[in-house]
Amino acid sequence: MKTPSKTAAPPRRRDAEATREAILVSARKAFAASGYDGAGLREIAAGAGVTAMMVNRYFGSKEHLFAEVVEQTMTQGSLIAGGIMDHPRPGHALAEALVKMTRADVTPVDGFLITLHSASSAAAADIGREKIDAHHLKTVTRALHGKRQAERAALILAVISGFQVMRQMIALPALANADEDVLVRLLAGVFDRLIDPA
Amino acid sequence: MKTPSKTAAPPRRRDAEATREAILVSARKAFAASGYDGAGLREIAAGAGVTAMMVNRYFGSKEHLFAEVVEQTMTQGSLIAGGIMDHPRPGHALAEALVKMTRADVTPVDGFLITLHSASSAAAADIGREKIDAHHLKTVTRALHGKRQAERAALILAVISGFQVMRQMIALPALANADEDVLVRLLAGVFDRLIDPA
DNA sequence: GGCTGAAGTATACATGCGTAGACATATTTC
DNA sequence: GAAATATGTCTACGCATGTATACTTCAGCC
Repeated sequence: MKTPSKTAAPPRRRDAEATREAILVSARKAFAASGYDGAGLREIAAGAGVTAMMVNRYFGSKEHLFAEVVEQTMTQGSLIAGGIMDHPRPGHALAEALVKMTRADVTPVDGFLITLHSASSAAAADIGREKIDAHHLKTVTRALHGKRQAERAALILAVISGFQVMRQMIALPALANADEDVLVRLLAGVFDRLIDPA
Repeated sequence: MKTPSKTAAPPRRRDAEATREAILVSARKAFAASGYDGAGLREIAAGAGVTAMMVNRYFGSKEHLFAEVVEQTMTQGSLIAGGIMDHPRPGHALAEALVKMTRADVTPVDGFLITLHSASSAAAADIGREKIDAHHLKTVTRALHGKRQAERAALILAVISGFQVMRQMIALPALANADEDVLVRLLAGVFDRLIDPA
């Protein structure tokens, strides 16, 4: 018999698609936790149970991998991606979802936050800007009425990002430990003001 | 005669205080531009006209240098540091100053943005949280009246940081190229809502 | 049932980082 | 003027990074 013990970690049969997916998952976690520069290829590869070279074999380069991770996390599983702007009270719904997703014990894997966490790198900032512009900004703008839609949508995204940064990245106690209902109420007021500037 | 030409760059007489200040200035620029991890000690030192070792000689380590830079930029020359919250229309004043200081051609040296740009590093995030908590949050909270002052102050900081991130770091076109008056009006509305939640 | 191409590994290289210790030079003080 | 000290430089170490080349091993097909 080969490798009699240690059956706890079956090395996974060779499967290109599964490996590719495993790398993407590991990369998403690593980028969210450490940012573009902070996450190393070896660390990402280890999380997927492969060697660092596999990452470049599948994705060409770290930069391409990052672009694909951001693309994927912005089109699925993101705060904005769902039809949250179609809610009857979009401001309140947005505030509630935002507060929930930024809890301290929640692993932050939002595409938005990954971009913010990586924005110190010029290459990562470029990718993030492009993806935000292509996905989130369009989604939010479409749900607005009246004048200055582009600016209002961008400000909504700015408020979301600022809240995420302060509550999760910086972990400012006043936000991280605050009563969630209070935060939802205050945030909803801000969002309402930008959604319906009456 | 020694080094007859090349008098263009006088090596500056040995002066501990001036050198220390030059390092701080260079470090502030470098951290603002590249974040904590992205800025190298050799780059910072070169900007101050000295060797990398001088940095550690004066500040002990990169981490200590960063802490001192953040401390300095938060207590002087920052958006919040001035008495802007004592303005008769603090929301509008805040919005106007924020929009002006985040212009594309302005070198971002705000203490806030330095922290945001460096927040992917755990050590830098710790330092930033402590400084924000000690300086900015207190300043803003003191200017508020009514209930939930801590949460409202934190949200004001969150909006400021989100705007800075989106307009300067990510350089989202919808914000970077927007008409400034429009931005000021919209932002002032948001700030007013948090300053005076009537 | 052996072979062929895909899937994965091993090793290495060039570079940059923060930091350390030994050394050189200018400034100040007696 | 000379000794003492503060100021600054040089060289180097250990480590980590992203990536390239050469090699090995498994999976599926005839």
